Amino acid sequence: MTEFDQLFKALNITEKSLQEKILKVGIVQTVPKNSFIIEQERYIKWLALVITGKVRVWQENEDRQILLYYVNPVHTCVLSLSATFRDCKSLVNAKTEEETIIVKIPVRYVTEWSFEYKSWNNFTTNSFIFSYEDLLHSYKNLAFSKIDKRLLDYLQSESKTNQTSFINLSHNQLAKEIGTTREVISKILKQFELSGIVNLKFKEIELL
Amino acid sequence: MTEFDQLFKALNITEKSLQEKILKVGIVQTVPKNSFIIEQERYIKWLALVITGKVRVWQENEDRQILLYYVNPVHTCVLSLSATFRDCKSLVNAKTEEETIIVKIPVRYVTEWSFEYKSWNNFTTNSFIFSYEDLLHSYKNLAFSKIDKRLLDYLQSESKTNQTSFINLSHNQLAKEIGTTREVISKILKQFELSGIVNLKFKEIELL
DNA sequence: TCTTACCTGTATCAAAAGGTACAGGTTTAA
DNA sequence: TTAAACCTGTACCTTTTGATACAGGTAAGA
Repeated sequence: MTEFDQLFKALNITEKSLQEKILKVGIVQTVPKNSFIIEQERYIKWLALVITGKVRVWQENEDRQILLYYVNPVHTCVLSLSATFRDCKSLVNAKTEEETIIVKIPVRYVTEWSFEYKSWNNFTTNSFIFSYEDLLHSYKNLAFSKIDKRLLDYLQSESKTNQTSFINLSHNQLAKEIGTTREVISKILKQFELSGIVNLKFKEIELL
Repeated sequence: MTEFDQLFKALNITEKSLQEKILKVGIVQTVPKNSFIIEQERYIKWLALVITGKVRVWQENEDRQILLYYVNPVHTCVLSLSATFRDCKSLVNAKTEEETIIVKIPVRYVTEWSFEYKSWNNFTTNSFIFSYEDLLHSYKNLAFSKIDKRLLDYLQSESKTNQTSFINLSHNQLAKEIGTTREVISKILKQFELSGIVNLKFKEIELL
């Protein structure tokens, strides 16, 4: 199964003529680990769809970062999507966390197809909806939850998505997900350990 | 000019057949000040479009609130929009701040039309895009800015949208916009006054 | 007029989060 | 094997934010 077939299947693209167009203008690209897909303040020329791998999308300040979301197979970064509808600079950064295969579509087709093909329309609409709700959820968390709660939520959701109770991230990496500093994470993790919620090892956190 | 005409004009709806459909299924409703349009955890049956007036959309916890956005003429609440695409409970509250005239469209048509009519498609897509970017902006602010900065930003943007340097809100109301408590707002405003940034009167803040 | 509800200012204390500093562990690659 | 880069733990202090409490002002309606 080619990358395109995977794409068609995942997005439910059954229209033959759309498939042909995608085959014609889409570009399959293998992006090595830790490469930037988008950088804050730069223009977006392609819509990138992740076929395999994982892309981290975040925002940053001078000295802090905060995670927005991960793009997993087979999804797209909603912000490139949004950017494709109007020529503008990216508000975020996106970087591969593993070797990642993407399909790139030039932005001009994205809008066109969304009115022409039902499946493409569904894809774009759903991307917006789910991303919006996801961001809304993060916003609420940020507004109302203390850091310890947010950290625990993060660990639990990591554990769940990776099907393992071991989380292999440094305190520094966690700080950049949550939007705080390393020391704060270390302190809270230590409290968690004393409360019997986790086991701490070097670069490894076990959820109990 | 009827409410519908205003709607057609604002959303650039030129297709005659869509206009007819909207006239047929749309309902014009005058909602008094301080009425709920949507409540958290309740199902959404209509897409509401604000023709005149103002609707506040927020999230709340047990004891706190935080503003999401205002819906002004002629826009819609993106969250009702998102909800119309999939049957689900509302994640937010929406309440009129003034007497407000809305046009209600039953949810089932919203999706249908978005594929059938270019103008409607643009409307829904643009709503998603702008709302997403707006929320993203708020998220970044919340993550990286202290309360004083956020308060000042809020005051300045209020002043700008209302074309006046006087903001007639109580400290309590401000606290609910920013997501903090009244005392914190009072303290910061007092600092602002000492720094010569504002003048404080009863229920009135003048930006200098 | 009086009551009631809401508004503002402020002092004090407590908790949450961040900054600085340092000691020592682990990994990697030269 | 050694240096460099990164990791963890922790102590101490500061700033930010929140909670509690109280005094007194303002507005609106009975």
